[in-house]
Amino acid sequence: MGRTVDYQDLNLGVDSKNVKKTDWFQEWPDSYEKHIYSSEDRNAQRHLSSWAMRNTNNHNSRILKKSCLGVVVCSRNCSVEEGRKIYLRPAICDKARQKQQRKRCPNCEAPLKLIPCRGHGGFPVTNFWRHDGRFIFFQSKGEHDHPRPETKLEAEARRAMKKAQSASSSGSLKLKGGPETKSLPGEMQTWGNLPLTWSFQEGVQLSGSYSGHLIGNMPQQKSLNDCLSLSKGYGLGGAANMADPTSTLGPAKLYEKCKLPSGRLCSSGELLQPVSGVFPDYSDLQPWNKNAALGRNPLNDSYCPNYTFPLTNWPYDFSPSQNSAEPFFQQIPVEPPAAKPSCHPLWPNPGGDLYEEKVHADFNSYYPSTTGHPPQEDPFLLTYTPHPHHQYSLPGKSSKWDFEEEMRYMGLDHCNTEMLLNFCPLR
DNA sequence: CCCTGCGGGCTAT
DNA sequence: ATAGCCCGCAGGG
Repeated sequence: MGRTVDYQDLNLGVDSKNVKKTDWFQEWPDSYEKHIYSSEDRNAQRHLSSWAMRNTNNHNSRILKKSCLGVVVCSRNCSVEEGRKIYLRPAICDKARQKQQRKRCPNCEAPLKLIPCRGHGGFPVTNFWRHDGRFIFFQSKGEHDHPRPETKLEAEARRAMKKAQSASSSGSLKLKGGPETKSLPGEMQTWGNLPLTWSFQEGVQLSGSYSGHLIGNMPQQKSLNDCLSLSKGYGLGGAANMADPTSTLGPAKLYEKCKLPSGRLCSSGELLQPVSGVFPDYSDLQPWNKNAALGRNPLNDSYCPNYTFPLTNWPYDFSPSQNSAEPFFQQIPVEPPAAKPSCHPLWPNPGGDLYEEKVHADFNSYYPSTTGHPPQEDPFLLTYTPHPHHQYSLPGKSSKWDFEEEMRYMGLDHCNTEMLLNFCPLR
């Protein structure tokens, strides 16, 4: 072990023995966030992120470091319907990425362009992962200065769709779009056919996972689906064609048969959305500018307006028997997660469960999106106002999280348990 | 084919 | 010492 990387920092100043609460998995960590996840959190185990993060050698086997690859955009900055832009996920593998960059924009056939991430002092945003007993410590450094790419699932689904399309390319249904905008009859829809102006409710009904991304792929708007899984077998959107059939996890199985109101299974393809809200090229605009525009300080602000729970002021109190979330949680059918050993050879998985950790482990992978409220003053949000009637003020680090408000909002508007159960019937 | 993690090695500050 | 990056390798899906 030669070099060390911010080990103290990654310790988060918290003795793992003193960790009382764990955080919900954050799919789009941004800014300078620190989180503690349960070691049973599958997403955390896999060090997932919806940002395209590649492994970076930090010469410290105890700390996994990843750096952001940015986002692939159309060099012509073309727009699809309603002004939405193409934001592809950079391939993680170097070779694959080079290959990817030789491809053409799926919308206009123009060359693709990789916008590198320079959100950390001109360098890519870095994420650090460290396993310690029953917890997984996470820290991100820097603030992404580029749009969000597709999620991993979306990118995988798009590849699958493309592959399937090429396999049946003799089939006729062709679009005027490029090679990646083909349609499969039945399950798959083309990007162009996708709903471009989903309301949040629509998103939730169709997919708890992707709805957040669809409307959340905007600058400064934290993901709506931060609590949702990125891994196979978890995400509703990917469940239909990418679920791990061997998974023994209850929640995953629960979602495998999630159906759309139409009765057919959700497919990733129809939930795919390469682009979303208007996102003008602001590559010139640095994070600090953005934050200035938002009245935020990137160095000390770790606001998470759409998080279900406060994430940065841990350990925080969350008494399941007292807060308003309980009915919601209790109504969700839960199977205990299979006790799986750590997937990381170096970081053993401990035993034991705290109640809140169980809740976490059970729900964080398919928990419906809560809220994602772009601050109205966000100069980049030109078209999207999901809930103009419900605006959050940005909770600063010292501001108190309005948990009740959050849960009320969830209950009334989005995370209606009944709805969830309707769409995800128990077997 | 691609993702992911590991680790050697190089370079810069 | 810290940090960024390149490369190849291996395991896995």
